[in-house]
Amino acid sequence: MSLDHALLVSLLEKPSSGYELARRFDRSIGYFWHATHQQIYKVLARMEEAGWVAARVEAGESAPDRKLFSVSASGRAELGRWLAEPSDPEGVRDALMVKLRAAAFDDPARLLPELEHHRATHANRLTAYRVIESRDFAGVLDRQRALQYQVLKSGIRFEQGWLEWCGEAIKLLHSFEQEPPRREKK
Amino acid sequence: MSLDHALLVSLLEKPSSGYELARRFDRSIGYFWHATHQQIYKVLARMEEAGWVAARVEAGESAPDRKLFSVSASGRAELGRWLAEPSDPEGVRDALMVKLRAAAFDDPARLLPELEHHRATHANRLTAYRVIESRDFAGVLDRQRALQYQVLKSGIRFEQGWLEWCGEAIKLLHSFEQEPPRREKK
DNA sequence: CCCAGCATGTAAGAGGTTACATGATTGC
DNA sequence: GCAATCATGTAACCTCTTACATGCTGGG
Repeated sequence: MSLDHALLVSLLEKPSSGYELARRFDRSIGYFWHATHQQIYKVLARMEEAGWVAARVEAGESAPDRKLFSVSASGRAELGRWLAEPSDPEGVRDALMVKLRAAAFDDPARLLPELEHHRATHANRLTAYRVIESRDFAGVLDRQRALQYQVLKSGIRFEQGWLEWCGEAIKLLHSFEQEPPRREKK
Repeated sequence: MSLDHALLVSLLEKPSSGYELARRFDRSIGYFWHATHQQIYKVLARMEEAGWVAARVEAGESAPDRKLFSVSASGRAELGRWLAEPSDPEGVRDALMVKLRAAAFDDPARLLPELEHHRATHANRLTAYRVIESRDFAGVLDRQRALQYQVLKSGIRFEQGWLEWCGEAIKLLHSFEQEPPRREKK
C-alpha cells in the first residue's frame, strides 16, 4: 500500500508529529490522499519498527509531549524503490455514478439535491485550490515546488471537470421533469 | 457501502448470475465501479439472505448450472432509500500524485516510464469509451440510456483530463533533465 | 466550569485483495 | 492431452472506518 509512502514524502517535506501529519492530511495533502489520525499513528509505529523513520520525543512545557518523526536512510531507500516500481492508474469508484444509473428505476428528480450538493462541494474545493495556487505557486518555482504544483493542477483540472459534469447532469434531470415519472411515489 | 447498490442496479438493468456480473464489472460497469468475483459472490449471498435479491437456479445441459439473481421488491426499496440518502463526493487517492511529490527527493526522470504508462492506459480507456459511445449512445436516448450516457461522459471527461495532465507532467519532468540531478545514482 | 484544541493511542468490525479449490466443457 | 472459459465458492490477510479512551491546556 502507499499510505506508508505518502507519509514518507510528507515527512521528507517536513519532519512532523503524528498529530501534525493528521492535520496536514485534512488540508493540503488530503487533497490527493486522505487518511485519519488512527491510520497515521498505526503506520508510523509500523514504519518506526521497520526503521524507515526515527522518532525524537520533544517535551513540551505548556503543551503535551510530541514525537517528531524523520525519515531514515532506509526509509528514503524504500521510497526510491517504490518510485521505480510500476503501477496501474487507479480505477474509479464513485457512488454518484451508481446513483445516476439507479435513478432510472426511481424518480430521477430525487437525485437533484445530491447533485447540487456535489456541485457545491466541487466548487468549494476548486476555490480552495485556486487560493493555494496563487498563494504558494506564483512566480518562479524550484523543482520541488514545480512538482507539487503539478499535483495541485490535477486537482484543479478535476474539480473543473466535475463542476461542468454536475451542471450537465442537473440539466439532464431537469429535462425529465416535464415527462411523466416512470414510477409514481406516495 | 455501495457495492450492494451497484449490484442491485446491475441486476435491475439485467438479471444475471454472479459470474456474469463479474464479467460485466470487468468491462462496462467496471469503468465506474470495480469488483472481483469473490466480492460479488459474497455480497450476492448476503443480499439473498437479506431478501433484496432472489435466486433461481437454471440447470445447464452442456454448461454448468447458474444461479440467476433478480431484485426483489425489498431490494428495490433499499435502492430507493439509498438514492435519497445524501453523501459527499469521494476523496481522491492517487498513488501517482504521491510519486510525483516523492520524485523531488530522487531523480525525477525515474518517473517518466510510469507517466508514459499512465498516459497510454488513459488513452486506451478513452478509446474504449469512444467506441461504447458511438455504439450504444448514438441518436435519441430513452431515460435509462440518457442516464447511462451521462455516466459514460464522466469517464470520457476524466480520461481526457488525465491525458492532458500526463502530457503536462511529462513535459515538466523533461524540463528537469538539463539541470543537474539533486541526488546522483550509480 | 465547560468546551475546543493539542496529542497519542486501542479495539472492533466492515470492506477489499490475493491465493486457493473444484469441476465441467470447448477448442487447438 | 492441455489450456481457456464457464461457474461457484472458501480462507487468510490487509486496510480502512468508527467508536472509544486518556490527559493536558487555554479561553470564554
